[in-house]
Amino acid sequence: MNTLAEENYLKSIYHLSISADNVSTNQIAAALNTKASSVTDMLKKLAEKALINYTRYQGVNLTPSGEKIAINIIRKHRLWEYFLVEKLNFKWDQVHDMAEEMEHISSAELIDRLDEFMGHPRHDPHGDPIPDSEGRFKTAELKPVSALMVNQCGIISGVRDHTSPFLQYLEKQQLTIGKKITITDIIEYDHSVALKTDTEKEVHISREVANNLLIAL
Amino acid sequence: MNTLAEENYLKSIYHLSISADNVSTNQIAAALNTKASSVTDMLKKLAEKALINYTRYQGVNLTPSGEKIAINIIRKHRLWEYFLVEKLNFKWDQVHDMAEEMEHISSAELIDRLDEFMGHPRHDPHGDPIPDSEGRFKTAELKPVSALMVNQCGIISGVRDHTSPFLQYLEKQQLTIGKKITITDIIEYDHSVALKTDTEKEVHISREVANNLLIAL
DNA sequence: TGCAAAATTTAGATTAGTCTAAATTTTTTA
DNA sequence: TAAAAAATTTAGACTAATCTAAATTTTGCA
Ligand SMILES: [Mn+2]
Ligand SMILES: [Mn+2]
Ligand SMILES: [Mn+2]
Ligand SMILES: [Mn+2]
Repeated sequence: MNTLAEENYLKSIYHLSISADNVSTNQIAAALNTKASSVTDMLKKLAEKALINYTRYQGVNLTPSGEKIAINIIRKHRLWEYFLVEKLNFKWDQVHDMAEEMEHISSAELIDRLDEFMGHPRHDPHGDPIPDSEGRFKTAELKPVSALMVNQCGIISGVRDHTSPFLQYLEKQQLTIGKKITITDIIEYDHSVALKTDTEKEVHISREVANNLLIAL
Repeated sequence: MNTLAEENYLKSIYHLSISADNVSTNQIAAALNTKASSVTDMLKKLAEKALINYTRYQGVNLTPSGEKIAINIIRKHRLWEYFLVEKLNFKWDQVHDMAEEMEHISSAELIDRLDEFMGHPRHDPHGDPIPDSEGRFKTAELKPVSALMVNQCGIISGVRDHTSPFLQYLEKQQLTIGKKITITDIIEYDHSVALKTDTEKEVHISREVANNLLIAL
């Protein structure tokens, strides 16, 4: 099949493709913590295998078969994250690196049985959708808290920043996936936001946090 | 830490050390399906890292730190096999290759929680002991069925051959781990063995099968 | 629109792991 | 106990994935 490195590149290209239809060499290098020259080498290899469309100096995008592989890796990543949190009681900020390794376990049968064992979860611990075995999934329309008005409410359904410090901060504030919140105030001066959870807890978050916390209305 | 290849070599050396205290280059090559020259290269590398004792032309054995790593890989392998059979309902003949990949997942915390999740199983689906997180385990004294006399009985507790065809055959004959059997006859001519299970089922097995099926008395 | 800066690719190395073929050492055996 | 055979190591190559430094192409802005 594909090597671990190839799989990581395809996944990165997939994620970067969300916000632009052509992905640049430097973007990939930054995402994977490698050098642009290494990326160029790999792009040639992936293009050779018809997993990406690549024109020198013009960036890349995934072919249908490349996208299929990428989505499968993401499915495995998110199912393992769910397993680690729901079955092994890890916190949502602890599971990313482990899933980064586990997503490369190759057996399709294994992942389908894992999916079934857990009752076909629809979302991973960070609120991201888990593709089904055919690669199908739908992305909910989420807005950052910073886009809400005073008195609007919604359900915390995702995060834009997946780093540990951010996730730990949210957990401490009890701002976790599934919680209902209502905006109580927006401070003009620094765009910080005051809100309350359904347990009437009052929380005040910075503009940056509000930008990275996603809501379904 | 160690690369996947290094881990596989250490594990192989460990297994081969059971029946001889020095393991030869060719034995390792056969076990890992590589060439002797590749093995020599790796032995130099492992000796350099002080994981094995290696003298040119004289074979190798594990140092204490090499053994510790090997046992940890085996612990992970067997725990994942147990998981696959007990939680994901795989058959005992289907899990080896998957565990071969999963044993390289690095997190110690993960494997300890997996162990706990499953209730600290003592044996894998093939009857092999699962080392605890300190690497401790005890090997039961097992005998092949071929070493029993007529009318002796015992509990099926392990297999010497881990290949699918053998495991499938045993399963079909209902000769699985935990079953109690009694020898009813031993045929002089071909050393085949007749036995009955606790459900009174009569089974006749060849000398070869009797040699590879292990019993605790 | 034309140059400087930024982005990207190429050239040339390096490391890990593997291989084949040849050389060397050990073991067997006549 | 000296060949012959078997086992092992060395020599030299190859692939995958990286890197640094230099060359090339694109882009942006004066
Ligand atoms: Mn990964
Ligand atoms: Mn996630
Ligand atoms: Mn393995
Ligand atoms: Mn086993």
